[in-house]
Amino acid sequence: MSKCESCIVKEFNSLKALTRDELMRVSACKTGKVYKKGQVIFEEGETLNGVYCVRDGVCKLTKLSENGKDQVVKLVVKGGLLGKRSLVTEQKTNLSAVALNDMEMCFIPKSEIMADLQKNPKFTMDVLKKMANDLKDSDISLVNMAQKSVKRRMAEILMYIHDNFGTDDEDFLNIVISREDYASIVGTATESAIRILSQFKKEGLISTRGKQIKIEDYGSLKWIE
Amino acid sequence: MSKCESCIVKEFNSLKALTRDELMRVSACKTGKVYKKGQVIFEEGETLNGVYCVRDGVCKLTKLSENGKDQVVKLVVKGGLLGKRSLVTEQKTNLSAVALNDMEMCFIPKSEIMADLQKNPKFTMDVLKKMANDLKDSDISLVNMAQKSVKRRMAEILMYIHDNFGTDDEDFLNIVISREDYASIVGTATESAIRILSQFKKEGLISTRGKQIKIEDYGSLKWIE
DNA sequence: CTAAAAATATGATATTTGTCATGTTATTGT
DNA sequence: ACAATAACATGACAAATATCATATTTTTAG
Repeated sequence: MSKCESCIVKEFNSLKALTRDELMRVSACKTGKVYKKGQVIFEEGETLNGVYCVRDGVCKLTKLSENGKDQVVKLVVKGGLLGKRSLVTEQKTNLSAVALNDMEMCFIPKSEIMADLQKNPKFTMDVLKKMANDLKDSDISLVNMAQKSVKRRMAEILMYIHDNFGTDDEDFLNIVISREDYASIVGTATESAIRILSQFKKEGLISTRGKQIKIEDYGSLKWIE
Repeated sequence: MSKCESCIVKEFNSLKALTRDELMRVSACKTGKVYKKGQVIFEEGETLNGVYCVRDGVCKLTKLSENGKDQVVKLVVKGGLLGKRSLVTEQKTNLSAVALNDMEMCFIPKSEIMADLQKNPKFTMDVLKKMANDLKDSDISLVNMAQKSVKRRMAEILMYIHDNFGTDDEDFLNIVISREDYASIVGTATESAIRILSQFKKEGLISTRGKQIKIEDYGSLKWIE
């Protein structure tokens, strides 16, 4: 298994703030895990005793609403760190994580990282910064959800996926998810999500091939109300 | 002006994790500020160079949406700390703060607290814990906004205010805010907020006297769909 | 490869929510 | 105290979104 010291993935998360020695210790105790598409990584209410570092693949973080529907709170890709909250509190996790395609992850036990969180201020500050940023993103999502139309939110998630997770050589979005997932991200009924994507297709804003989506007219998507 | 060491308010926030010496230093450099109802404490986009500790009164944290409407993200009362993010990042604040009634606050310059954040792990961990908790609350709000009806959200905010900010000797909610603010918390049009509160009143779930609201049937509010 | 299952698509309709108009009540400044 | 202003209230209607029903297409398991 690859060593943390030389792992490129960590450049995207707080682990890069660890010293070489700390990283070697972390590397020695981490375990590699593989998840298949659709597999549950952890579930709301579980006690996490460590963090997951995403080496490859994408997963969704969801929360169950009282009406029984899952709401996607965040998408996490290579470099993302799952379970940061577990480092800080003793509470059970408030989100579930499910693989959207085949994934490779490293699991680092809490016990091994806690000492660093106490002793390495650079690491601590970086975790703080990441959390502060998550909080800011969260505020933005809240306002979007409260004030924008479903159609607008759908346009924005398409652009978000395009900008943050990129496209393949044929310009299809790298992240391929079901309409149901789109509905759950946008916070609407599956049929509504399907309808809106169909409409976008008719209007030439996007095109599709199976579940794959290609943005054809980014400029117009921006102006969807 | 009261001294931080002996201030009861700090028990509710991360400042309680500071040592007596640190608190005395903080106390020496803090400034007291008074805001009148409706006054802006700071505005989205400003650079905050410190944190505000709420000694008395209530304020709302809002974010401007692209459609020009303000969305209330959070209500903050006695003991709350505003501007935590400014301690951690150099970024401008992403929220505005406006007093909902007359307020008393202490302002603590960032320069004075930063050293503690680096050197006192107990303080740092407490800030981390508070942020992790804010993040959890944020997820909950997001799901509520995405999956619940306006009526349900209105019922929940009434119960939230009741449970967290209490009632006066006549059982009226301690926090008195306009229907426009209710609309902005719930994420709906002002007329819709008014209509729903009127309906609640007709159904005997609440009663009102001017802008004051009294919950008459908490049990039924719980079951509003 | 093929049958079964799951996902996508779309129409018809009901419900929720927003918008505009207009009147009434409460608050505020002088 | 009273005019001016802001907040509240409500009707009528429009727009957005959800729900239910039912095809059609795509994916998956064996």
